Amino acid sequence: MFETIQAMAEPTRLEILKMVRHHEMPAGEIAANFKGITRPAVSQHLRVLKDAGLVAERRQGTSRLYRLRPDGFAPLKALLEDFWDSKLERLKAAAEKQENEKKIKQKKKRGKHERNL
Amino acid sequence: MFETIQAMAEPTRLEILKMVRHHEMPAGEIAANFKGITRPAVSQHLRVLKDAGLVAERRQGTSRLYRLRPDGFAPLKALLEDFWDSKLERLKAAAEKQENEKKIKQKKKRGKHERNL
DNA sequence: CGCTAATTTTAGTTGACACTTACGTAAGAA
DNA sequence: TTCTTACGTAAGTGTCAACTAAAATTAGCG
Repeated sequence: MFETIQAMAEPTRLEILKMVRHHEMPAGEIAANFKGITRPAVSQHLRVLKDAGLVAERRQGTSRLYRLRPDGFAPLKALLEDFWDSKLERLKAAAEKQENEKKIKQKKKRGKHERNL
Repeated sequence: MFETIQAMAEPTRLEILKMVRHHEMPAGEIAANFKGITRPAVSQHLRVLKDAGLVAERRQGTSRLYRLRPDGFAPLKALLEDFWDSKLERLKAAAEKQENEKKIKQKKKRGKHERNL
């Protein structure tokens, strides 16, 4: 899964991923969309993405078509959702804590007004 | 959002994120969990994570406590879900294509002339 | 105040990786 | 077959970021 993050952690490669998100594209056309970067460089990036399982390659004549492979993102997606859950955990814990404090306050000062922040 | 991916794209930093997922931890304790890596190195990693908005820092006496900041992952989470959607898109497109081919076959059997695309 | 503990910051070194140029390969047209 | 198109691969280079050691910061204690 580290390979996934590593592969995404490069501007050019992330751009490539966005390019092939909807339709498959020949390597040459992908490279043509970058200015100030050569075709071999793009080819090397494509290799990294392919090795990481984030894109699939299909040959057609002399050209190679690349497309996104969404399944490759599943492990990272799972990790992120795991991190995200800790937000809910904390919210829940905070709510319970407040609930307890409320009860304590009620016991301490019965009959008085109270407000929460 | 690059900053997010960049920050995660390092083994030590990802470990730190997992460590502070549930409870906040002082920098020293975090560093102690790594062997073969010095305290300053961990401190620098913490800075990267903090700058990326992935952890929060709280001072208590001479020590600093770090905790996960789940909100920092939201943009990356959104991007991944966007990529993930293209899987469903393709499944849907494939299903519709198959549906069309079915109909074409039926029409061919009955009459003739049919146009595609 | 000076002393200690916890941690960051600075300075400088080194290894990884993104890049380019040049070459190699595979498929189709002439 | 040779030529051309569309690529990938090899080798060499420069930059950047992760690391260590040493100095600076910040808070608490006597």
